[in-house]
Amino acid sequence: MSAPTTRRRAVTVERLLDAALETFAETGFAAASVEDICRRGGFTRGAFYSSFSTKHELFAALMTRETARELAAAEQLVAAVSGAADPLVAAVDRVADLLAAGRTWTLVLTEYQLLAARDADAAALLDRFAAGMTTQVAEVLTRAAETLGTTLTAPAADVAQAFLALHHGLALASASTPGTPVGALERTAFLALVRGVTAPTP
Amino acid sequence: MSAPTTRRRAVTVERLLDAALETFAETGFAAASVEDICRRGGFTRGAFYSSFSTKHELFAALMTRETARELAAAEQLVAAVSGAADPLVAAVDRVADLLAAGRTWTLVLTEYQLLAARDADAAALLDRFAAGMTTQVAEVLTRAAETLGTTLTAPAADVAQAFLALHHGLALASASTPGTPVGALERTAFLALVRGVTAPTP
DNA sequence: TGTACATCAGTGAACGCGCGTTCACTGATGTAC
DNA sequence: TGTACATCAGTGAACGCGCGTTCACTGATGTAC
Repeated sequence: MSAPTTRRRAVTVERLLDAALETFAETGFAAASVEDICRRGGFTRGAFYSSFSTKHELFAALMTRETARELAAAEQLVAAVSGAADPLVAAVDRVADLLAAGRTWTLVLTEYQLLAARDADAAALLDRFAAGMTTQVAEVLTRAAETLGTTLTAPAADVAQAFLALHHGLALASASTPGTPVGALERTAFLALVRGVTAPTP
Repeated sequence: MSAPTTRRRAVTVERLLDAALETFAETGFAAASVEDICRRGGFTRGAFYSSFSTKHELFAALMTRETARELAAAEQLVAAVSGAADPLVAAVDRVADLLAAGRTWTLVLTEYQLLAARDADAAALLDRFAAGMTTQVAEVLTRAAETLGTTLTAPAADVAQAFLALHHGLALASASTPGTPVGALERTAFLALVRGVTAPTP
């Protein structure tokens, strides 16, 4: 892709990425056709190939944009919360909010994880994203523990990883089976996990 | 598919399912070609179409077989453990063993979850599988709690669902990014979750 | 046990569609004067 | 502000490959006597 030169081109790229996000969520990466994406974005296939050189490159560009957005949102949320007198429940809510991306994002992220199992570049991108999210969640947890006068009995990064995995597992289950609202379950599990991993500071 | 008539045919179907499992894990469902699967199984495409009528039907048959196997293994494990004097750590180990399927299974199951997000039949199959696994895990947890003289502070089924989600989240992360052995992390998180969800029986 | 026949599993060539990708072109955008 | 020109974004037709699926056939398996 490389940085688009013109403003017009930049707008086109954004529209194509928006269309790709929806299309990949609906159809899956491999099954989605370039034609589908372009039609949804209001373009012909030629437009696509004047901004991207392959379908894979589009997916990479999409994930670069989306993971950056997720991370930025996470950082903003953590910063906003910084220093507030946060009891345990509120911290859990914070983490839940942080991860409360929708079904679309869950499906596309999962699709990319599967791709990453076979593609080193995709794996590297995801790794950076996971590391960033882990850092943010660990930050929330550490702050909350300090404020509450408790101590984490496991490394904050490990606990953060567990939170992220738990969230993604629940999100995926809920996205793939109908009528599975897991919001309450997620909160319960998060609270249990925090409770299981904190102890009064000696 | 329907029940294969001949013994020979049954063997062929098994070989094709074995080949499909590996191929789907390596390449993904949509990107895997029928030719790839047949070649790996040592057949031509004609053989495939004399046992299955579409690629989708093959995937359904594969998941029917594999989920039944997983469930059977889970039930056997739970039965074997039944009545043993099990401390908390051993119970967690039990659940970990129960879920310790490999990378191949994680990838194929995830692929099917994505398919289930768009296909009601797939969703129904997965739902039954999830319900079965939840029951088994809940069984282990309930038994362990009794033996230890503790009480679960949340419904056993909910806790079981959380375990399953946590496991799948970690398994998927580890399958999709290189050099991520999460065994120790999984055990730690499981223990924390159990600790957070049990209390001494009053 | 051996031969004749019927059934059925698996072969491999053929078909045709849809897709990713290319390319010569048109019309829009922007710059120079 | 208006005209002439250059650049570049997006069009749409064309290509060719690979894939899912079909089908007429062959050779293996099994049954009857």
